[in-house]
Amino acid sequence: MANKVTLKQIAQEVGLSPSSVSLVLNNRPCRISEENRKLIKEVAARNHYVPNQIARSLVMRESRTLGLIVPNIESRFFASLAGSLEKRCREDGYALFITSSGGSADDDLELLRQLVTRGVDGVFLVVGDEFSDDRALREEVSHLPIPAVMVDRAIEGLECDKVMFDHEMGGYMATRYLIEQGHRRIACLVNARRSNTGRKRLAGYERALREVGLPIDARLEFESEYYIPSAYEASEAVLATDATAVFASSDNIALGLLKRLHEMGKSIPGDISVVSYDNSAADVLFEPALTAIEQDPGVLAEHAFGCMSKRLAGKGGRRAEEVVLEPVLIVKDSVLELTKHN
Amino acid sequence: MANKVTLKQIAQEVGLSPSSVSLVLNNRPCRISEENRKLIKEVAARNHYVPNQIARSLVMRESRTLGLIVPNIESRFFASLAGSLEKRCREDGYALFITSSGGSADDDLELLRQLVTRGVDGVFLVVGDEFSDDRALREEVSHLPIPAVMVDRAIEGLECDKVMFDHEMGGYMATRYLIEQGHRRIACLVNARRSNTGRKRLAGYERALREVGLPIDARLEFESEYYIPSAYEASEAVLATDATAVFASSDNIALGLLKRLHEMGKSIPGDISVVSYDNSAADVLFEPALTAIEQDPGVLAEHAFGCMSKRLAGKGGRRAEEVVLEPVLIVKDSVLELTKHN
DNA sequence: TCACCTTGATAAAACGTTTTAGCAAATATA
DNA sequence: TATATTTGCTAAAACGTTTTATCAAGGTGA
Repeated sequence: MANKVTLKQIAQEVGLSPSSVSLVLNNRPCRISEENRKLIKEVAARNHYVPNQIARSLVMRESRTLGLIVPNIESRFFASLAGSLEKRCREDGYALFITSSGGSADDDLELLRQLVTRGVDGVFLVVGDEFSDDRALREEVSHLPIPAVMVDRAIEGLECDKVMFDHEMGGYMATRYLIEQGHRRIACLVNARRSNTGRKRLAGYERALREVGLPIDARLEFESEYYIPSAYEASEAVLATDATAVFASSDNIALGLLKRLHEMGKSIPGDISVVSYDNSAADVLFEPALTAIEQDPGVLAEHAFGCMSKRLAGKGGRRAEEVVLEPVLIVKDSVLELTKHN
Repeated sequence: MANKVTLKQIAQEVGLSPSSVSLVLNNRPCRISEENRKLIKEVAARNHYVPNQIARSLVMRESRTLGLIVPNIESRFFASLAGSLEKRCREDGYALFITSSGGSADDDLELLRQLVTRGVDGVFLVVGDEFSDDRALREEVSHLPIPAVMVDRAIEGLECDKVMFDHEMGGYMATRYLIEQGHRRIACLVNARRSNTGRKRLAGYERALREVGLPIDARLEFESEYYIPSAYEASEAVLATDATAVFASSDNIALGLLKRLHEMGKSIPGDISVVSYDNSAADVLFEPALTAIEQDPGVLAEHAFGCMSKRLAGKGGRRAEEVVLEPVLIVKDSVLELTKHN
């Protein structure tokens, strides 16, 4: 392990002061002779000098580092979001600290503190979905010494930039599409108990039904966590209904459902139609390919970075910005068109 | 946005010196009266004082932060590795800087420099798989001022701690299993051109064939990148052979293959058997469930952290440690047992 | 009273940078 | 020649901590 070489050492070797070396290496406008400039650069290169960002951050009061907290990096959607966001950050010379919390507000808080204390210039937060006690987190976010952008979901009632897809609209679009295909008995399988996004998707589902005068039947609304096994468990009850279609509020939920369907020897869309959400597993082979509401994580990342960028530049008004993106319906093969029936 | 509160400010408010405050807040053995201790803690709490890690790192010369470079955080396997590793690091009070390079040696190098410069105490590297020009990277790694642990794969010939699964053994196990199930014409679809791991898996495949006296037939060895579309492209040629089974050297490759098979109306394992690799998509519904060589990312993470931990503690010998883990064959439904045939 | 300890606390240096004000020498201007 | 300007460079403060050596005051024992 080589030793780290410092400005001072370079200065020593060149026979000039640290100030001069710093000035030259940072291309600051200053009056150092051409020959000394060259010398400094050469010596720095020869010694593999790399400035110590820690020291630099301390004095510059910025680290050109941003932080991201996601509930679970192992989820495809968040991984993809993290990937896109990191790429985008790097384009602007920012490094991105990706962290994964496990989803509890306590962990979120802990991570947030870690990030702040490590001097990130701003944080992207994908938090506030689970209904754990988030008072401390809320408190912390509202007193943050750095800009924060909430992505994909939000802690309700917090004045903070937000970038997210319209989950209610997504639920509406999915259900509306099923209705248009002739379905009348439409079940849904959503994470409404523990997830704000799930609640909103459910609300969209109900709006679509109401809009065309279909009854909202509690017996058709089923609850599932965002994991495949949870949906798998919940699916049996779904299949016991007379529904001809199901709105599954996430890909994982759809996958759990599919698994169960498959085991029961039911076919999609022959026996039952399915609209899924996220479409983050789009390139994976599903049998059949899933019609789904798509939310492109890249778009989310782009807008989130945009907000952050403005804040960092000191632009961006006093009031929080709120970006709402429209999801897209991707039609594939999991929905059967019903010819007038029921 | 609240202002950051410093040690000095706390000291001011308490009416003591910064040294005293620091000493107390860090529970250093020192002689400060009980009442002042209490006072300091109270004031610090009231003001939400959080020590500035940047400043702290500068003087302590450690940041309790580690770095991770993966080729692609959007891949399930790496996401899972990153998740496990982060959890493990946090248990020991380390934060983990997760970065995703895109896979080129240049990007790896850039990220590595960023991490070092930002003062991480050590780095986990998942690099060296693609055959881009890695001389600069190699150079950098060998002169690193901090410990590095190469995970899952390695830059060949570099004296550095390594933790990885035995890829050759994996290839061998997969092929051996197919042979035991009665297959004789076994194709493989591997990323040997651009990936060391792919090469090793291929070597294992060949060893298994040799061992039982089966011919190594170049016409049965196919090349694919680690992406679904690449495998999808390559699959047509595979299916044009007389192979009764295919060893796919990653889940993504298997998925591309499946997609093609499906489109061609071929069934698995009826028409052709498949053994996949990673099993990282284990919980997803595949039709049928894939028999695969599994490498648990959690195990990888655990050992990698172990190595790092030793280095950080100054233990760990002069020589690099090399941990080789055995993958496991998970039998599911994608292989047909052939009764004496051919 | 003197010497010595103990207690409570602090001053100051250090970490590796950036940045600003200013100095000395060389050169230009009058 | 005297003055002003330019050129080349640096000293020193600052960032927010940690840590060590030291200090003053009060107490103890002889």
